[in-house]
Order: sequence, then C-alpha cells, then structure tokens
Amino acid sequence: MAATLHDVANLAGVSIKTVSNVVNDYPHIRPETRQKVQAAIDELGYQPNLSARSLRSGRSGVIGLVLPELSLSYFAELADAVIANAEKQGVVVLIEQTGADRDREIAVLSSPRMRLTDGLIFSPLGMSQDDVGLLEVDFPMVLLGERIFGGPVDHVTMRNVEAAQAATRFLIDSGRRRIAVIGAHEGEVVGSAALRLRGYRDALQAAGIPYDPALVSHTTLWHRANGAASMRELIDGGVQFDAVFGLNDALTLGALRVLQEKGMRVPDDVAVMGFDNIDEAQYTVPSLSTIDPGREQIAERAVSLLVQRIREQARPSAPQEVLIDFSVVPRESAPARA
Amino acid sequence: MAATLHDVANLAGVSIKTVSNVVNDYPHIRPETRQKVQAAIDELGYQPNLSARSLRSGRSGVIGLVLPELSLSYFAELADAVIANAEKQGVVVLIEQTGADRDREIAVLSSPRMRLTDGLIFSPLGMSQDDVGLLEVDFPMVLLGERIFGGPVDHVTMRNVEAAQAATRFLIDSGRRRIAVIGAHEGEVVGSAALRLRGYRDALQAAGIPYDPALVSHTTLWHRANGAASMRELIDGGVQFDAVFGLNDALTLGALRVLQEKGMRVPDDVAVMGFDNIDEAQYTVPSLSTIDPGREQIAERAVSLLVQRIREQARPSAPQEVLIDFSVVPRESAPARA
DNA sequence: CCCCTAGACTACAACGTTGTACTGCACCGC
DNA sequence: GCGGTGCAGTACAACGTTGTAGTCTAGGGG
Repeated sequence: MAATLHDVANLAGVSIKTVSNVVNDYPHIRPETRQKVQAAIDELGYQPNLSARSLRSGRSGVIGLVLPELSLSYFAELADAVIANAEKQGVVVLIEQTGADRDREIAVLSSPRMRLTDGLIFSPLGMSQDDVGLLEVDFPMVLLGERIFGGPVDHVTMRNVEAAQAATRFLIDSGRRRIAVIGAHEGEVVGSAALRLRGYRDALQAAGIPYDPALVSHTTLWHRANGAASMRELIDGGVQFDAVFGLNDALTLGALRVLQEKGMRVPDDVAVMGFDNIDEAQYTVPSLSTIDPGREQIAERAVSLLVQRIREQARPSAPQEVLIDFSVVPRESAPARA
Repeated sequence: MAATLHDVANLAGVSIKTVSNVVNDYPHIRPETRQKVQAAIDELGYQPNLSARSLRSGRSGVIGLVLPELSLSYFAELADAVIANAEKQGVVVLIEQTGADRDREIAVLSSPRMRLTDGLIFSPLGMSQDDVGLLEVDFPMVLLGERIFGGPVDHVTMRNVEAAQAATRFLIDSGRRRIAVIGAHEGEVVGSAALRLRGYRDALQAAGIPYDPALVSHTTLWHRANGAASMRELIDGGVQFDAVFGLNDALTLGALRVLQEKGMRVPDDVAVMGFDNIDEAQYTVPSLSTIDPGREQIAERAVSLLVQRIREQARPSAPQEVLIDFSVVPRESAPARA
C-alpha cells in the first residue's frame, strides 16, 4: 500500500497539512520541521497521489498530444521533441492517434478520454477550415499544422507557401523547368498540400514558367507507398519532367525509390526535393534535398505556449499565431547548381 | 464550469448515486429513470471527472509506455501499435522517453510523474541483467526487449538468437562467406546486440565458417549515423566482406548508404541484411532484406497482458514469458539466391 | 503593559466520484 | 399472513489532496 500524507504526518508527528506544505515548498516552515518531515517522507517512500492532487487542484500535469499517426516519421520526430520539451516544463504527455480521420479528430476534442489532461496540442489532418468553430473548447489548446487558420486558439505553424516557393525556386535556379509535384490534394484551399502547391505555382509564375496540371499528381495520404504509386503513374503516363517536388519527405522517398527502379538517374535526369527533413533523408541514396520546417522550434513553442495558457487560464489573452522559420537543405538529390 | 454528477442529479430529480449507476451501466435501473437521467446528462453535456473517478476507484485508465526514443523508427512504429491496441482496450497511453539511459530508465520506475498510470509497458535499453531486482515494483508492468530475462514481471520478447541465426543462414545460403556485423556491443552478454551476435556466431558455426572478429564492428547507439560511421571504419580499415548483417534496420540503412557512397554494388558485391522491418526498409534503394520481429503482435500481447494484470491485480499469477514469432523478409539488398 | 503583526502550524471542508449499507416495495411460496 | 427474495433507489462515508480560516506563540512598537 502506498504511503499517504497521513502516514507521513503520523510518523513525523505533525499535521497532514504541514507535510503537504513541505512537499509543495511552502516557505514558512522551520528548518528542523522540514527536516523531520523530509526524513519521514524518505523513510516511507512517500509519493503524492496525482489523482487526488489533480482532483483538488484541477491540474493533472498531463498534456495531450493529438496527431495522425506515429508511424509517419515527421510526427514521430515531432512527438519526440514535444515530449522532451514537456519534460523540461515538468509535464507529461499523453498521445492519441487519429489516423488523419476528421471524425476521430473531432471526437477527441470532446472525448472524456482526454479529460484528465490540462490542455491539448492538436495536430489535425482531416478537419478543414470549415471546422474552425469546433476549436471553441473550454480547455487550453495549441493548434499545429495548416488545416485551419484564424481559429480561437494559439497556432504554431510554418510559412508553407514561402517554403514551397523556396524549394521550387531552388529547383528552377538549378536549371529545371518541368517540375512534377507529388501529393497534391484535389480541390483543397487550405492545408499543407494546398499551401505548398500554391508556393510551387508562385515560384513558377515568378520565373515565367507556365503551370502544367499534367505534372501535378494527387494523393490523399502522404505515406511512402502513395509517393511510390504516384510516381509510377506519372512515369507510366508518359509525363516528361526533369525534377520532382514531393510535398513531404515520406512521399518523396517513395517516389525516389520508383524513379531509380525505372532507371532514371537522380539528380542527373531528375532532381528531387522533399519537405520535412526527417532524419532518414540524410541517409537515403541519393540523400534527399528538402525543406527543414524547424520541427524542434515548433515543439518548443507549442509546449511553452500551452503551459503558459494553462498557468494563466483565469485571464485568457488573444490567441497567438506563431510562424516558425524554415530553411532549404540541399543534398545530393538536388544539388545547388545542375 | 463542467457539470458534475450533482448537477445532473438535480436536473433529473434523482440521487447522485443513481446518476453514477446510469453512467456505469449498473443493471437495476428502471428504463424510464435511465432515460430521464440520460436526458439530463445530454442536456448538461456531463463528462465524468477522471481524476475523481481515479481517486475513488484507484484506476485511471492510463497506461505508461516507456521507451528510448520516438525518433527511432522501430519505437515509433511500436508506439503506434501500442496506442492502437490500447484504444481497443479502452485505455489511453502516456509516453516517456529515456534516451536509452540507464539512470533515466531506473528513475522512471520510481517517478511520481508516472504515478497516475495503472501500469507500465517498459522497454529499457540501458539497464542490464544485473538490474533485474529493480523490476520488483508494486504496480503492474510488462517488460519488452532483451535486456533483462527471468525478471519478476511479464515479458514479451522475440527469439533474437534464432532470428539472427536465420538472417545469417539466409546470407550463407545465398553464397556469402565473409559476413560483417554492424552494431555489436562490447562485452555484452544479454541484450539485443549480444543475442543477435550469438545467433550470427551459431549460424557461422553450423555452416563451418570460422568467426573473424575483424568483421564485427561495435557501436553503442543504433542510429543511422552510427551505422554509417561503422561501415566507413570497416571499409577504410581494409576489411574484406561480401555481406553485412546490421543488428537493426536504422544502423543497416546508414551502412547501406555508405556502401554505395564507396562504390560497392548491393547486392552484387555486398549483400545486406537488417533487423526490425521498419516501414522505410521497403522503399530504400535497394530495398532492404530484414527480419520481421512481429511488432504488431508484440504490441498486442503487451497491452493485453498489462490490461489483464491490472484487472486481476488482487491475485497475481506467475509472470509470463511470451515469445513472438519472427520471419525473414527477403528483398533486393539480399535476394534469396546470389 | 497591551496591542499588533508575522511566523509556524493546524483543523476542517471541500474537489467529484464510487463502494457499502441501507430503505422501501412488490412479489413469491407455503 | 408471514418470512424471504430481488429490484429500484438512496444516504453516507470514504479516496488523498489542498485552500481557507483559524490558533498560538514570539517579538516589536507605542
């Protein structure tokens, strides 16, 4: 049976509240009392009961992280960074997966399963701008990603349009003219796919290159398998291109694999550029040029914003929109100059 | 302000306990009472307070998953599977990372941060057989991995020796004779590295091939970067080999990359075999032959064992050792016959 | 010498649930 | 008509903590 404040109080010969005060570093305690209590705590191996503390204080010290899937390297690395930052702030992380399914994302927001968290870091992929109203929740929340903008909550995201534009310009600057895109989402207006596609088009336009829809391949999921399939379709469809811009790294690596299966040389015949800079991108053959979205900073900002919100819960201030800087990472698959 | 049982009881005109009974599906309730209560619940949007429930019942519905790092694809995919299985069982997962550091692993076992979990799935990499005593904890726990055997808790693991032996035999059968190993741990007796190395040696011996220590490269961490570095050392050291057995996929992919940088053809000059079957292994160039350790089954068994232990906590039965089946997955980097 | 303040500590009542023990009541069999 | 049984519902006391209000003592100022 785990020891309680009661047991410690008995052993130390003080009141239960004094023990509580010692545990919580209340200042007005005589050093000798503190020592006596501490000795009793050590002897009994007392550990505070977090459920009780949480019931009484309304804080559990747990934050929720809601994301599509840990199997997607980007989210795994993001989760890693979130957990590491949470630890620094003294909170612990509960992870829920939604499989990028809109209904499940919405369900999580009102689910009792998440009720014991103090707040949520929420990274939707299925919800869209129309669902912005659903973000009106009565607990602190930080939104990630680019599915929804201008919501009632803090939002940490990156300059998707600019980053995709930079990636595309990078390919153009190295002499490419027919740049295929992998991972577009039909009819999407907002969201990573739409924003990154917009950046691509902006870059083309700026360079005076006409936009050719035949170069743009669509796929809903952003897994390696989808990138591979899209690339097969492009090639088998006889589309000619001298570069590929994959809207995320996983897609791009699937595509990279197929390019080589089909006997195309990378980067000689086709330059390849991804987006996310997952760890894996450094070790593929050829290594993958990509966009570094500042994942570590995203995690750091998201956690500290959330923790701050939880602390100030009484007097909420206006929601913040935080934009994280990106950078272009040139590697072998698309060297700086052709 | 969130509604409580009290509010619902008032609105429905019944006692608070009756509401509790409705929420908990207590059988002896008149249908009309149930309906009345349900209506009140819906109207107020009542959600049970999990801290209170947990304080009263001693169960939080949260399990902890302790692993080295989510950035390691194997653990990310494992976590994915654990969370998915936990959801099926109606529990939620809190993840803690230890960075494979022994001290942090030990700390987690007695940390109050984990105090609100009902039990732990614990996957150590830093602790060793000598630490077996530390697994004597007063909460349900399922151990994963191959650092510690014969402990006082349930253990889900795989046949490492046999799997590594199968992998090595596979290479031998395809005509390879000088098989390098990447990722060995100096002086280790138990643990993935030691067990897999033992399987390697067993297979060599069975085939009458002498063991050559020069072929075995050591590295503590199992990241892509370490695999790459080891491979560079081997090659630069002038060691001759016609196959590589990487003790996990990440290492192996790092090595695969360096092999190709150095102009060696895979599998023509060097056959390459990994271990873990992470998703990525299908899409590399060449695709990676590897061992599938049955990750999904490991997760499924671990979660259901833990949930079962939590339920039966009163009368604990003897700890179980569960061995999961593996399979050899031949791909391009090491085809079935040379 | 008395009042006031601050420090060190304590008693008590919550927080929102659920387990236990209980009260009625209707129905059954003899 | 009486005791037993099973159903429907309730009252009350926990679970372990912390916030609030309080007591008591010592010390300082007037």
